[in-house]
Amino acid sequence: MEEVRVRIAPSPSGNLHVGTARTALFNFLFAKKNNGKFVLRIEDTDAERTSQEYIDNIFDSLKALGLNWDEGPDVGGPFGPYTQSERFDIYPKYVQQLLDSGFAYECFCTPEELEAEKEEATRNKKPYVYSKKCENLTEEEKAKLRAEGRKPAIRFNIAKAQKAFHDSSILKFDDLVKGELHMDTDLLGDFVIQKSNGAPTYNYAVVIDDMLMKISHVIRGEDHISNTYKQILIYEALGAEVPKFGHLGMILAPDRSKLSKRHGATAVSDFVKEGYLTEALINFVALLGWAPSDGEEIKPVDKIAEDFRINEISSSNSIFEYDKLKWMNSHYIKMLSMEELKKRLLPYLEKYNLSELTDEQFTRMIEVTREPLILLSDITDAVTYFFGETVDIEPEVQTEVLDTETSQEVLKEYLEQSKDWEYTEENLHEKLDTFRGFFKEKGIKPKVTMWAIRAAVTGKTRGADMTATLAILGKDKVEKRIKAAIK
RNA sequence: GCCCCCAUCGUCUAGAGGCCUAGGACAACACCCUUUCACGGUGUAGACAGCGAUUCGAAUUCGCUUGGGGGUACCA
Repeated sequence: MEEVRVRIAPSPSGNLHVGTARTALFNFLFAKKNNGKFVLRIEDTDAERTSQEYIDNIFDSLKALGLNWDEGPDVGGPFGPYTQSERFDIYPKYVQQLLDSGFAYECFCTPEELEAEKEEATRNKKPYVYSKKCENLTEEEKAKLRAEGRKPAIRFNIAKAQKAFHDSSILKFDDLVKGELHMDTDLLGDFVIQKSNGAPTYNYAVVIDDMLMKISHVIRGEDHISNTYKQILIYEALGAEVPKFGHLGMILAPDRSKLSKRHGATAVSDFVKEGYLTEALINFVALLGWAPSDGEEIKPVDKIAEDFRINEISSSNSIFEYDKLKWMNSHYIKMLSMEELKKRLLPYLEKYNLSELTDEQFTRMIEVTREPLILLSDITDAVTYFFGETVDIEPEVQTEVLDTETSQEVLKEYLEQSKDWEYTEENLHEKLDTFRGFFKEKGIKPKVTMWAIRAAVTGKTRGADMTATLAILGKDKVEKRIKAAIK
């Protein structure tokens, strides 16, 4: 069997989108599963929308997700260059071949003429298909047009190719994920393969690149289905081997529209900034359209690769639910080692003066606050009361907890009894236990007792384990805060 | 408008004619655990879009309808 070669070909007109990441993942998985090669190609034909920043973002995001490519702009490979803008000199050759074999022709129509054709079509409620009026221009006519200063675009002759290689106008192909797909090519219209300025168009350039890079399987979003027919015809006209195609359903926002910024993060780097783990993101995105055979949903990419079968991918669109991603993220955070977690949390702790804590205290603080983290960024709010001499008391905490008589009583008693307490967790655990017992006898629930202390010390009604919190803060800060809370 | 694709709980999905009174995960709700929140545990609720056809038998096959998505560029 021939070598499996797949590719991801993002166009750097924005940061790497999660949709592209998923397509990249499925390509990557397919390559892994079949011992093939995964190629990265940058499609920067549209120079105006391209920027180096986006290219870097694509590289970094793909790497962060663990989707390493075997061939690409940075690592090279036998079929380079892997950046489209550096390949411009190879496209005209095949245009010429197409021209010579009659599968393409020069088109001198102006944008205005084309516009008029389209208007005419819509006026008559007819589907627009290019009129082909330049198909049979004589050499004299062409020379005359050229003399007028017109520069021709090159169009691909759909009908000619279709007739040459197929029985009817219906073109069929067997899609790796959707099964047999078909289209009446009479409805396609002769499309431009080379613009009048000499630049190749997308549909043409992809074919040339994929052909030259020996891509065996093209796995991409279903928004490319209609392009596929055009591309197949180009391969055939060129006498090249047609690769296998597989089209994935799209990822939609919860409102079923296209996933866009207004729904939240869309670029991989946005998710990372918000505190998502790339491990969680890639795992989650794999589950959009694919299900593990053993039902184990939490699974690293290499394990997914073992289980992956392209024909088992769902052919329908799927909605990007942030809820499940969050659940998965919290799961991955729980699996992180302390060392790794601390490292990853650091960027979200920049606003604090970490020198207030010893290494030991810092570690303990993370240990007792990591449990409820859904996003890495949640740590910022979770540890706020560990820093500074005083704390901000939430208004509700003030009125509902601290202002009560019971709380005041508890706090005064705490100051009194805790005078000679040693602030180690072990000791505090014991002392607090008897302290709760002291109030329990007076008819005050342990819960209420603890709430008063928590409210005074942290300003909140919820938070990390109280014993640990007090120990980390130390006697000095605790007493200061309790005194401040007493009226 | 025309063409193409898709259709199982709110969401992601399992399901290839009898194993389906449709299974799992997230979310929701309830209870348990607990010095709080959370974690965890145990439960509850929740779907085959509709209509026809094929068949002894259909979520699974076929047709139509409806709904959703995509395409229709000298954008990629």
